[in-house]
Amino acid sequence: MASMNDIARRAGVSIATVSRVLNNSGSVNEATRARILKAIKDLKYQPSRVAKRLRSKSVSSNLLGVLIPDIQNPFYVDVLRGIEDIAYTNNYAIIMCNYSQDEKKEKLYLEILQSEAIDGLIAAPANEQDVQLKKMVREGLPVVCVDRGLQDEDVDIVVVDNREGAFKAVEHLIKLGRRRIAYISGLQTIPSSRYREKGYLDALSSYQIPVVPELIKHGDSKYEGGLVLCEELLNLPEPPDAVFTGNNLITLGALESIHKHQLRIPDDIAIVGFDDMIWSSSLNPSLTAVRQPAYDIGQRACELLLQRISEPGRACIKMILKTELIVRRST
Amino acid sequence: MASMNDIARRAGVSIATVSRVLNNSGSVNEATRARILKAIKDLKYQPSRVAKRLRSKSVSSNLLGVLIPDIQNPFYVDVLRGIEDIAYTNNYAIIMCNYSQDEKKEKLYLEILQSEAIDGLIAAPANEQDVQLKKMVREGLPVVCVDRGLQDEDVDIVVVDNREGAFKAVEHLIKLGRRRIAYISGLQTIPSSRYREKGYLDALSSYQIPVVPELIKHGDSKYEGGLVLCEELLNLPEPPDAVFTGNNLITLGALESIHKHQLRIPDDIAIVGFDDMIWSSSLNPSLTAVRQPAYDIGQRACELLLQRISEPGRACIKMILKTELIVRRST
DNA sequence: TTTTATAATGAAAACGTTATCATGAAATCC
DNA sequence: GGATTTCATGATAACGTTTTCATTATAAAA
Repeated sequence: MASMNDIARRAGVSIATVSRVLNNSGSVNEATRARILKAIKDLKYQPSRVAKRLRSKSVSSNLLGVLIPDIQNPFYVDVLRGIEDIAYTNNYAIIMCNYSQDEKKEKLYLEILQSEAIDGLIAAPANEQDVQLKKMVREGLPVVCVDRGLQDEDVDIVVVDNREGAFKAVEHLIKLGRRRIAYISGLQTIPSSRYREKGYLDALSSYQIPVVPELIKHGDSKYEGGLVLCEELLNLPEPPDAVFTGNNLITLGALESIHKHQLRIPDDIAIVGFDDMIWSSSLNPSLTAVRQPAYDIGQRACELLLQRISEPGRACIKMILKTELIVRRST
Repeated sequence: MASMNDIARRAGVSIATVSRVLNNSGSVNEATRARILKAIKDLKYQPSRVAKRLRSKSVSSNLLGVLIPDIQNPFYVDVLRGIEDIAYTNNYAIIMCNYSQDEKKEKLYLEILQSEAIDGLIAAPANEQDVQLKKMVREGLPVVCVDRGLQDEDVDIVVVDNREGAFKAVEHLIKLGRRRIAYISGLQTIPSSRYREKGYLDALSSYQIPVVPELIKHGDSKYEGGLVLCEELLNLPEPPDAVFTGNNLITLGALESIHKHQLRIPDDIAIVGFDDMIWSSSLNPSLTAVRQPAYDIGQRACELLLQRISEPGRACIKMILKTELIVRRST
């Protein structure tokens, strides 16, 4: 690969001048510029992003980091797509790290991202008091949190109103006459899981429905978790007549379990899930779900990040997007 | 962030010695080593991957590129997970580029990857004669292709037997008595689409079933494509009694369309899709599908890549994995 | 004409590594 | 006891950029 040096030599100038035309900074004679431009074309010169990155923190190397908990979850895929679309149109590349809900892996990836000298980071940390991430924020790395925040740390954040979304879902079930409503939660370390639980509890109490502890299950935010926890619920002496699931993978696991038990949805048991998916209407039966604007979350987050990169001093923004209850045949 | 220089200063040695203990190369006095190690710990030193990368192509900078056509497709997500797991255990980070089936975007990403000085690349190129990718291969970048190859270029490749997979799917439909079997294809520029079509045609001819051109639809490998093309099929004066869909997004689109028409599956129309998904059994009805070992594909590909990086000269390997027909209720 | 801007360019430092060479001291060999 | 090897270390070039400073030549101002 041709370097600036090659260009300089071929055009008979110094690399300084080449740099000047490359970044059109400073003034350079038209003839020289033309000569350099030609050399660049001839040698198919491509600047080394690595060298750029090394050279100066000040100049943007156009690389963003994205740290997500679970690439298998379509929600994060959509967030990622949103991020990526904005990044792409602004000429940023992204280095994507999926820590699979493994905090050790998360730590390693944060180290790597730091050592790759990224310009900024969009992260959904494993938990709210992630010391390493906090440190990076404090050291001045532009960071935007998505889906979950960072306790006691002033940082841009894009989330949805999880409590309200859950409330609407459960309220919907109640209004349909359901009384034994179960909740299958994701990881309790994740704030959104707790907010969703809060929404669930608030809805029950709003309608004076007693909370039955054995109807609340805490799992791991994954398909298998949804499967086994729903299994437990269905094996209860007095099984629930409705279940509210904490995220889309849990929902799919729960569906699997209900089908295994040959129960009719919604006759025997109703189900409403957090997170809508493109194929939710093709599920058996089509799924009532709380839709998060995942793609938007990604876009907003990336916009905020680019803003912060160009204006590091600006005040932090906490963006709370709305959820939407989409009623289909499962309730 | 502390640099080697800071360490050297604090330990009262030169950076050369620091480098030596860091890479334990050369010999260094035990006492000095201890002093340096302490300094490293004290200053929380982290090597700059960027500087490493810049310094020498020879030493591995532990960064891989992954170029995929469509992150929305769960198949590629699984491939990605396979890649990532192997990369992670071998201490590689990955820079993930999703070109969304947009060749312009693909080109840009290839440039970026090159200029990021990655150690190797796993790619599913938009088409088999991708000149840019070919050039990169020829220039010595270790590359492994997944899901699709590169024409006239000797390169490692991991694919499944698409023709056979499609054949089995269609044969299954035929054996169930279906005769008007439609095929909704993905992008024809993608080899796998063509191989799947070949399998479809081979199966028909094996059982002396005439090919009906209007039952073969070519689309864009996306959800919307599946939706509108299936729509067209169902609006035919003589609609099909079965449909074989070319990938998972197409399948979901087709399902949506069939449901819209209020047709019963499989009574009115049977459907079998290429690509199984974790929630395929939760679809309405549970879906008969050709399963690709996506996660394995990713793992194998990454293993091949790491091999090639450490041994650039070794002969190219073409790995063809088996598909599996999973029969459920949609047929 | 002398001074002063301005335009056009180059030299060189810096970023954080790795790797080569050089140097001195201690240890081993014959 | 001189020659040679081994150990321990440092200086420095190189990777490919950006940026600061210096230098010349020319144009404008006095």
